[in-house]
Amino acid sequence: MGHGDGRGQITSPTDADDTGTRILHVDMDAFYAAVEVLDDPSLRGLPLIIGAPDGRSVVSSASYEARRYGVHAAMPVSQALRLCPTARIVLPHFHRYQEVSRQVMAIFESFTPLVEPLSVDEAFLDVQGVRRLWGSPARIAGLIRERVLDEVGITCSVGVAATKHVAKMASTIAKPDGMLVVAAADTLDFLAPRPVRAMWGVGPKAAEALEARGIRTIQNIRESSPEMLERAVGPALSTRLAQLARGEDPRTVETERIEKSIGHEETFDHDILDRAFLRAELLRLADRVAARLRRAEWEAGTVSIKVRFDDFRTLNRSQTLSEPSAVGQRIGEAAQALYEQIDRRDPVRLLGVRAENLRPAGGGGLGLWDDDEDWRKVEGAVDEAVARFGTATISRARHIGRGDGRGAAQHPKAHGVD
DNA sequence: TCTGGGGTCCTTATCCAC
DNA sequence: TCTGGTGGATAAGGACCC
Repeated sequence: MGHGDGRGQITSPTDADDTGTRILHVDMDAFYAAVEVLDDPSLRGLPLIIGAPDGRSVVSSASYEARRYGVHAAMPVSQALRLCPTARIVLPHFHRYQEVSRQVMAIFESFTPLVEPLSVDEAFLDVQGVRRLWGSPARIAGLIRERVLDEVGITCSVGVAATKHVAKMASTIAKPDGMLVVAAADTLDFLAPRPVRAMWGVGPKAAEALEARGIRTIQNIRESSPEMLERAVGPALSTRLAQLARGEDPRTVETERIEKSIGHEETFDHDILDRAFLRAELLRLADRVAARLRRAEWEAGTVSIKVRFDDFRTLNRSQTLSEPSAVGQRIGEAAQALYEQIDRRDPVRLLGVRAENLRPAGGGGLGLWDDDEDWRKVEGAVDEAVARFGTATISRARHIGRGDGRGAAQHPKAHGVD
């Protein structure tokens, strides 16, 4: 509907003109709230806020009933409650959302193998190659909406278009429980009157910079000189926006995505000055990051920390490791060393640790530690000991016994574990 | 009125090698 | 030996997305 409150509804007929389209963007409606209603039908029809009731949390999702009061995602819960005092606060159940997400994605994949999940609740589908099997893109969109409702019990909205960008914009307009088909020939007319803020990639800052120059609609972007656009939003974004405004979007549906970083961060209930506590927190966050790295069989080439102070000033510091690592202690030490470099006089509101520059585990370029089960067991024991006692000691000498004559070596990951 | 947590990508600055 | 340009790597900050 485009109003965000669920009152309007757009549903193109499944025999709408979909000439030249191939991309579907499917987006679950108020997904977290919908899953909560699914699991507790007594919540249906109530204004729901998915989030924690404590002082500093924000709304993860809100039911359409709550959105009518102006509540939206990312709004502080305290503010949401002022807008809608009768709202029910429901703690999020992320594992459950993942589970339902898998169900929904499986339905998508039963139509086409070309599915690109964007997040837990939305995906792009390329249906070009399966039209003979299922019919036109608009018909497939209708079938998907039916099956998601029948088999999962929640509603979704679908945009059907020639490109990702237009499909995404169309699904947003169709929300909730709608679908909008934009035939290829209608693309420019569809885009022209829409505000720049509706474009994917234009947030508050870029919108402000464009509007300050009188560029308010996508049509205005099309009419602007490249120089003017570049002055407003920089070379990369201006090039992209000019292209999208012309209806051009060469991005294809990508089924594989490689993680570029893994991180954890935490906002404290109250601001913290205690350095010993903060150092311990860094270690704890590093352990969680390291555990996820190992599970994914990655190693971090770079460790970065994020520190947000009580006044919301935020610093990032990063450091490339001498050897890539997925050991909590090593990442934790790097994080602590970075923390030591910054001015620590102000109270800290948030602390984060992130692993970047990821590479496959197993000794990087050396290739010495591939599928080394024994070493993984050692690492596991070390991590467990660190978790339990705060430290661990292990013997470092070991033999690389792969019959390649490279002899004994120390595992670089062992360094610093004591 | 007070701003989460998980990410990606872009811009700018700096250093270093050639 | 000095100087300048260029390009890659690294680091920091910020906008944006869900």
